Amino acid sequence: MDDLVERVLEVVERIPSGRVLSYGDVAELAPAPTPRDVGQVLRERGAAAPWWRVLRADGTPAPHLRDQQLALLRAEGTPMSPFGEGVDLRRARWDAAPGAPGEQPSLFD
DNA sequence: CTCTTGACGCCGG
DNA sequence: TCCGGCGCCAAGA
Repeated sequence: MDDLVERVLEVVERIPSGRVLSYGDVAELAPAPTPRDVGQVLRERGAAAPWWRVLRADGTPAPHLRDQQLALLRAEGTPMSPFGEGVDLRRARWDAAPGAPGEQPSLFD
């Protein structure tokens, strides 16, 4: 198991239920060379991790995973964008700051 | 070594 | 807003 793979999965596994991160976010936190590499890791070794909590920078899931991913996200109460074509990143994005609880969206704003 | 492929992201028209 | 194009970088052919 490469260190990169381990670091990426580590970050993904820490995303709380109901919150999400973009591929780019994970790439910065891992750290991974580029967001593409995060996708590659999840594609090959991500089966056991909550991969559905990782999506594109605009809040939409990768096309071929769209249905499944949106269903899983909705099921755990992730703040969705009004028209349901993606996630409302402003509210659902996980603040991975060390020490910050990160749970429960503000629901106010 | 070169060329192609992506679960991506940003910018310009 | 909706594309198209380009940069990015690891892997495989």
